[in-house]
Amino acid sequence: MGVTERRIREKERKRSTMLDAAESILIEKGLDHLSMEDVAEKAEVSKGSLYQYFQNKNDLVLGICFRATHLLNESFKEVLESNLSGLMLVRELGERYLNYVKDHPQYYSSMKFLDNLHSSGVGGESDYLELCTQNRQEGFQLMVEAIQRGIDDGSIKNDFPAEQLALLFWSTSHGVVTISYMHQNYEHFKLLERIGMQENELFNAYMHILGCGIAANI
Amino acid sequence: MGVTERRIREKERKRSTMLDAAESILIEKGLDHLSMEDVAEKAEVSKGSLYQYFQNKNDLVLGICFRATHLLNESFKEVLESNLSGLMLVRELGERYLNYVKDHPQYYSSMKFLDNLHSSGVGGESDYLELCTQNRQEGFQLMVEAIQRGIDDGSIKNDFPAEQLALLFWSTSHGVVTISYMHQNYEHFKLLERIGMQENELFNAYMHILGCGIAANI
DNA sequence: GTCATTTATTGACTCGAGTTCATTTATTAG
DNA sequence: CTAATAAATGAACTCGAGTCAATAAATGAC
Repeated sequence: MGVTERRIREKERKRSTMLDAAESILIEKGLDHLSMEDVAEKAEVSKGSLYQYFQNKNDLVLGICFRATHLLNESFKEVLESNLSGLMLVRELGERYLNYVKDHPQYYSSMKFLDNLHSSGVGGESDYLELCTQNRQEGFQLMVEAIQRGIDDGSIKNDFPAEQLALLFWSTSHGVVTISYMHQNYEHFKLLERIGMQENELFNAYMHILGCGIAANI
Repeated sequence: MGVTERRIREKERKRSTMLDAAESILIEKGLDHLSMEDVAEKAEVSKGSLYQYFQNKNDLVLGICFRATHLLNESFKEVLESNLSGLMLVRELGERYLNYVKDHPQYYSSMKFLDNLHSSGVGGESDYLELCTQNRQEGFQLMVEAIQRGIDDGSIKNDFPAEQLALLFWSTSHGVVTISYMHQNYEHFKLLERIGMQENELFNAYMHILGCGIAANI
């Protein structure tokens, strides 16, 4: 009876342990220096065992990415539970995104990894890929919802459909967040310093410009 | 006498040949499948010879990236030669950026590679890194100039310094361009289709929003 | 409890690709 | 023509991803 169920649970637990190990290596050494060997050692299993739980290294990294996207979505969901105006929700989402990158740079690096994955099929099978994509889409939907609320409550202009505004918000905030990430994690990225701008200034300016563009004129 | 000069020229010519080979492999197979072996074969030299001209693979890729950033800057410079208003210059720069990604996706991938380079020092020495960074900065300065002209000619608001607006324009357009790149090059990226948006619609919406944010109110 | 069968684990091995280096070849200078 | 310097070569090394035959553990039937 419950034997196969227990097997599955057991397997899931082990997979989770391995992901924990992978995460700690990721935090310790960064994505470029994450090796299957190190993960196996950290998880106290053999390298071969890893491959019973993850189809390949991509799959393992996407396993982390799944957690990463999930965590970000959780943060977004919290925002949507508030009673702020739609416009303020959007601002809050942006702020969450920015804080997320600051607090979990390695998670964010796993999301960049997902972004850079070319071939879903060619040699790179991964069950987690689909799950990550779903999470992504869910996150996007949360943005759509925030904007839709803004359109409904009159705080956001309705000259574009909510989905399109969401895509715009998604992509532009992605760009801003990327710059912020580079500023924080690459020593050689000196652009902000060079023009004498603080990170929060960048964010505020972004929100100001975006606000001018999407806020309903009173 | 001119013997060392000729040597240097000769060396530069060979380096260029190798970069040509690398580029053609890049276009053929993409960045992830670019191997030193293939490049060596294409350039009709031995693998070891490559390493006399490039410090490592990173260096080679950044050599391509140097060309890539240079080409983009050339396109930007053309824009700045026109007599359009500053605001229109900005729009034109954005359009150039977008077209660039469409026309030279592999060049763009080398720029993404640059963006993802963590450690300038650790094990990743490259003379081209500095050159690429310079090109980047030059490109940024061109944006600053366009915006400054807009502030001067009254087409762009002056509530932020030109450098800050340029950074904002840089980062947000970076985000939009990234989405556009993914849409064009990753079969599994279906976001645009899903919300029924064309690429040019995305761009126009972006410019509209940005315009609302930075254009001087008449 | 024992044994057969299925499942999980292991680590030695393969394989590909980046990098190095001793050797060979070509070029220059005297 | 010869010594010295520079360039080119490809075999050898390294490192890490992925494989697999052998081993161990767990399960279920009797």
